Amino acid sequence: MDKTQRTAQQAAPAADATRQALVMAALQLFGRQGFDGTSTREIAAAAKANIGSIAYHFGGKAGLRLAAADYIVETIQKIAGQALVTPAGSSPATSAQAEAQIEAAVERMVSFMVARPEAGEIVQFMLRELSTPTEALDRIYGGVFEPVHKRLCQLWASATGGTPESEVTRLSVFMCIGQVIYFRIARPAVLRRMGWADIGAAEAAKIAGLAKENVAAMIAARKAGKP
Amino acid sequence: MDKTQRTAQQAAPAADATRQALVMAALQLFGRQGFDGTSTREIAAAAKANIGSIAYHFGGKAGLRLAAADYIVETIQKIAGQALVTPAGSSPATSAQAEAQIEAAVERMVSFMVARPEAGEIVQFMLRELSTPTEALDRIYGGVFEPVHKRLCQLWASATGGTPESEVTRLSVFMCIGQVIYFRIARPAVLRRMGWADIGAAEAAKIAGLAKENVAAMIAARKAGKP
DNA sequence: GTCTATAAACAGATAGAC
DNA sequence: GTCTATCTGTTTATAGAC
Repeated sequence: MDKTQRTAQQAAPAADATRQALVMAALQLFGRQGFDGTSTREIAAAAKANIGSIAYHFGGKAGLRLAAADYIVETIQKIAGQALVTPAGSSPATSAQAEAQIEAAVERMVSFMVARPEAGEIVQFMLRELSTPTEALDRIYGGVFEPVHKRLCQLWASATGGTPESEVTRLSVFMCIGQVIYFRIARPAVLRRMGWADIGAAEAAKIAGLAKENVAAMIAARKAGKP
Repeated sequence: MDKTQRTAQQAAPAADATRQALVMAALQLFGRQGFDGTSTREIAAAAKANIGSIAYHFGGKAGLRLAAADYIVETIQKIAGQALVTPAGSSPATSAQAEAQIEAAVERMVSFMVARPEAGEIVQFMLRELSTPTEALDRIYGGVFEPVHKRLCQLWASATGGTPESEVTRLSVFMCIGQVIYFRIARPAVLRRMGWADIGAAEAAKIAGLAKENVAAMIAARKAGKP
């Protein structure tokens, strides 16, 4: 209780904490209610900060959206991390290894969408940017979409014997992702139709198992088509 | 130019036209910008009506959203029409026929998402309801999601020899839909990654072709798994 | 039924005290 | 850096003329 007393010329240590709290609150609320559906007052209240601090730290509401996008990119890159970088010089030795890596990625994708508590808001935020693109989408595309997709294309090509950047490969990877992400996007419809109360670990396992079987079938079909 | 002179006790013939124009404008604007991102003034201007007419016809902005949802249900049921009703008494004779019907449905799904000019707004509207469910989602779920999914489950069961309402069947159909719908959801990301300026007839054909191959592969895998 | 004027609440941005 | 008070514009809903 002596917040005003601190070393001069030095930024308050609480500044970064406030900044961070605002970004987290914005990410959650923008994800849940959308950008237009969320007021700056709401964000400030959730972050236990005052309204003025948004203008001070981010210049305005739009700046907060950009900061949230940057946070998403950092978070995903931290999680996906080494899975995204191409092992220099060497592709996976066998097509079976590549296929196993794709299936592992599918598994991770499903559990990220479900297990991680903050994943829901992140995915929702990204979906909203896709339906109403702003500058924030540019950052998310460059930092998340493109690297993930490119890496999967490399693996897909190794698994099927195709070319990494061919049209068929790129489209196939989109379909591979789509069949999984749809469970997050259409979550309310899935819950009703399946009679589930939630998508927890048990449900995620069922989804992942089936998705991996599908991926295996898709790869086998592609391999057969172009031997 | 004598709008006030008409048979007494009778509603103006233009009333339904105004109503209809408001619903169409709302559907487009809610789809493009979201519910919160759209003002009633904007809707009224697009429909060439006045702001007051929204309260008069629909009770308020929320009522307009419900009316838009009802319009979507009617439209889809008109298009999907006979494809949705189960042929009384008889399932498709062979599994090959069932598979062909599923592939035809995939084909229709892709071209609906792309060719139809109004489809974009309809899909966008539904996606927004999924991410922020309101009473409008209840109507869309009951009128569109559930009947379409149930019908596909029947076909899927016929094609694979499985049970229509089994968990695996229901999940498989969701994945089947997801791999296609993702091209609408992640449209901006797809366009950038593919280097496409638009998803027109040519691009849709490529997507549909690949999606149908995937469906065939998925069905084959399921058949092999449970002979 | 249509349209205008207005009310009451709320938005984001900002200036200035501390 | 934090926080409050306030400015300016916009929102939905409504009352009432035509």
